[in-house]
Amino acid sequence: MPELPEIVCRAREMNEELAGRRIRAVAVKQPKCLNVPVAEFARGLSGARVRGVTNRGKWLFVDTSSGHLLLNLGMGGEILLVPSDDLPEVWRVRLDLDRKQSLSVNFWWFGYAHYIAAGRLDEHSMPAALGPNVLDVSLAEFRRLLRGRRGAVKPFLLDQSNLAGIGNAYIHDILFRARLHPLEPLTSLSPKAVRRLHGAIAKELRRSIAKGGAFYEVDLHGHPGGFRETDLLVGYREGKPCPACGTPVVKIKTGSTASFLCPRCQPLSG
DNA sequence: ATAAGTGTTGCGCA
DNA sequence: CTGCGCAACACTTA
Repeated sequence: MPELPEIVCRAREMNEELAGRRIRAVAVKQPKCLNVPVAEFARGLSGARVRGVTNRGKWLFVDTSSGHLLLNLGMGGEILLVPSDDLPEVWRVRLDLDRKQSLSVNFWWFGYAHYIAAGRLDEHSMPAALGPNVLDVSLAEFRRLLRGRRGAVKPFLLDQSNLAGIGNAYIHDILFRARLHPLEPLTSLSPKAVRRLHGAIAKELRRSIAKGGAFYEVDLHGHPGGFRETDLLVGYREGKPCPACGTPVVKIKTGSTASFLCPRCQPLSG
């Protein structure tokens, strides 16, 4: 469930709290989420100093003096900065820092914690496959990305190799704001519709970032975000009236994901 | 009490 | 290129 807004907020907090600090030791409870053996992971990060934390799409990049730690929370999880002697009950990966604090990383279903040696970032396949950060894409670049592409609008937006950052929670309201059906073919999007879509993406994601991300995710200190259920327009509001026209919101299957939409405001033009 | 739904990603296959 | 189904593990809701 963490998507771009939550990850942007987490990157900001981590950058503020962790930059300049020393990683004294590393512990791993779920080796499956690593890209390298535990020993190599621990050897790479132990003793390193954190330089800064950024994000690309839903991936967090922790840059240190001896390589990179890439985190992806998958379908939800928490990154908590806690006293080393008061750890949460469950965690998958733990970084013990200076000042008797630890960074506890947990995810509910799956997630990734990858270590990449300094200077080897380009060789790593996962971030290399990411498209540009969705909030950095200008309208002109957005048009260029869409040019010649086939398929429907929703799968295109969810594909992280096209644009990095949009997930299945925010996409409902993005498409509603753009007045587009999730299954609208890309080839039938008018220039106006493309402009609306580009604007809707920025508006929706920035709105949540400004509120600290979604209420169901927490910050480094365990406090939930301020983007609440009542901030949703049609997403997860099956049967409730569309905020624009009052028509009941419907939930439909779109491939392997569900979509919420207003059948009147978001007709399929084909 | 059992089962389904839910988010993300990468993979293999048509 | 595109679309599909699948697998990974935990927790909530019908």
